Amino acid sequence: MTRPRPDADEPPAPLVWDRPPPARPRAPLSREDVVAAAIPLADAEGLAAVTVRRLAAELDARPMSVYSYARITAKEELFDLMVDQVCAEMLVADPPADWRAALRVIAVRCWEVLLRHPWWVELTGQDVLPGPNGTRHREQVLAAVAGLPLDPATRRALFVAVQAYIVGQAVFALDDGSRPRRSSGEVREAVEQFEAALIGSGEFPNLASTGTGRPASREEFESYFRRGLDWLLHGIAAAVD
Amino acid sequence: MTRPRPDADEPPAPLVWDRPPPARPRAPLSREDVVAAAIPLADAEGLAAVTVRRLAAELDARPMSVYSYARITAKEELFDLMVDQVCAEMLVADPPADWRAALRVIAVRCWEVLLRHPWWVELTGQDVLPGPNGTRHREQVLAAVAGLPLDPATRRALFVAVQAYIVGQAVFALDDGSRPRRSSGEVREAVEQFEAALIGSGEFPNLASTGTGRPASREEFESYFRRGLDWLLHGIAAAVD
DNA sequence: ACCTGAACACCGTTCAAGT
DNA sequence: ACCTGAACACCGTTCAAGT
Repeated sequence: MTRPRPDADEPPAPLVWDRPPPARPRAPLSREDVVAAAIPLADAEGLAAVTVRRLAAELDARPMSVYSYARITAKEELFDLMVDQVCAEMLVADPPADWRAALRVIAVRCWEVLLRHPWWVELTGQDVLPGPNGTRHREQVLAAVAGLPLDPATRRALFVAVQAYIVGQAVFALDDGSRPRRSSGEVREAVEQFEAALIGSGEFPNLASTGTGRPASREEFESYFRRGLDWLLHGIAAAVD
Repeated sequence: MTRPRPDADEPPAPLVWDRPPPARPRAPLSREDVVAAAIPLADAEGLAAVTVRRLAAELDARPMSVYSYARITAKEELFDLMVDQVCAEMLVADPPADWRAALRVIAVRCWEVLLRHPWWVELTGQDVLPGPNGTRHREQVLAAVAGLPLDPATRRALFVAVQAYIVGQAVFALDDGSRPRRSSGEVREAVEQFEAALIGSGEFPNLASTGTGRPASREEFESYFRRGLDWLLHGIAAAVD
């Protein structure tokens, strides 16, 4: 990704033939270029790796150029752009007409998208401003239940409940041992020993018999997600009819 | 909170009477002292305000003393301690015997606690290691449904669904305009105009008729929280019986 | 052994100077 | 007008030196 750049500290070669011709001034990068570099960086190395300087290196540019190319006035605006770009991935092409089926398809899509971009949840909990794709996603959720005869408050409650459930499940699913700290073998082992000692103390009979609730696998967690979603949709259906 | 400290750069006063007597070396602060200073700081000014240097100033100590007093090896361990301390607030004294009533009481308590400590959700989405109070809270949730005849997988699915719902609702409830960016009048106004323009475009008929789903008040959001919780519990009850 | 001052390698952003 | 180099005011943490 990063192209080599002649070191400015090196003295120029004595022969002109050994010196690279002056680079044609590159067309300035677009906002999309910047966001497209930031998202895989965050996916692969976490949000903390997305620094202005690192992103600039990734784009073979200078730190302050990130600001001018993306036309952001602060780093948090880059995060706004990243979050909204991911919201575009949540849009479902042809949601089914049945409201429960539609909500199920949208929710599972969100689930998949959020697992691809773990940092999204981190940012949503913070101070992100809504953008056009996030708005389209919200419209799609509301469109799924547009046919139900609900008073406005109930419709909003339904909307918030489903969205909250999805985001909450993503929070839990992401805590699966792949995060930086838990992926250190030493830490993982210490956590397991600590929990084993707590459970062995007898103070936690229910955790002892049920387990700590941390998923054994992504499949296991996806099945929890789907089952809980069905419970929620069932409860909504019972209230609506 | 911060006691005045003589400026080390000032030359000592010429008369001994004008010089403060040497401070008796203070008893070292405890880990609890550090955490008890960090939590209200995070509550009041956000997680970003919790820097090692700021916390040291708050405790009238030197930056590196924070590490030795709290016996942490990295700042993230301070966050582990803060998260676990808040988990203690989630414990309910005498949960009712009925599983739905118990889950309702615990969930509402969590809701209240999370709104008091907005940064908790931020951290949980990240890389926090579980501590003793978090374990006690999980045990309490499992104890509430201990009487239900469930296979282990269903029990875990129930547990995760309820916990996820609570955390997800907290994420939404926190996005209520009190966060730093939205509380700037200029930004708030710009966001409202931006959304009004989107809705006015006609591309979002359902958002136009239902609203953006952002809460008008905390009461409104609490009612959404309770209604969604009842839907979820109703769906669980239907599956269990 | 426990505690900490100074230094280090970062960070986001300001601002003046380039083009 | 747009872009950017250098500087500034931070940050978490290392490490050697204190007690």
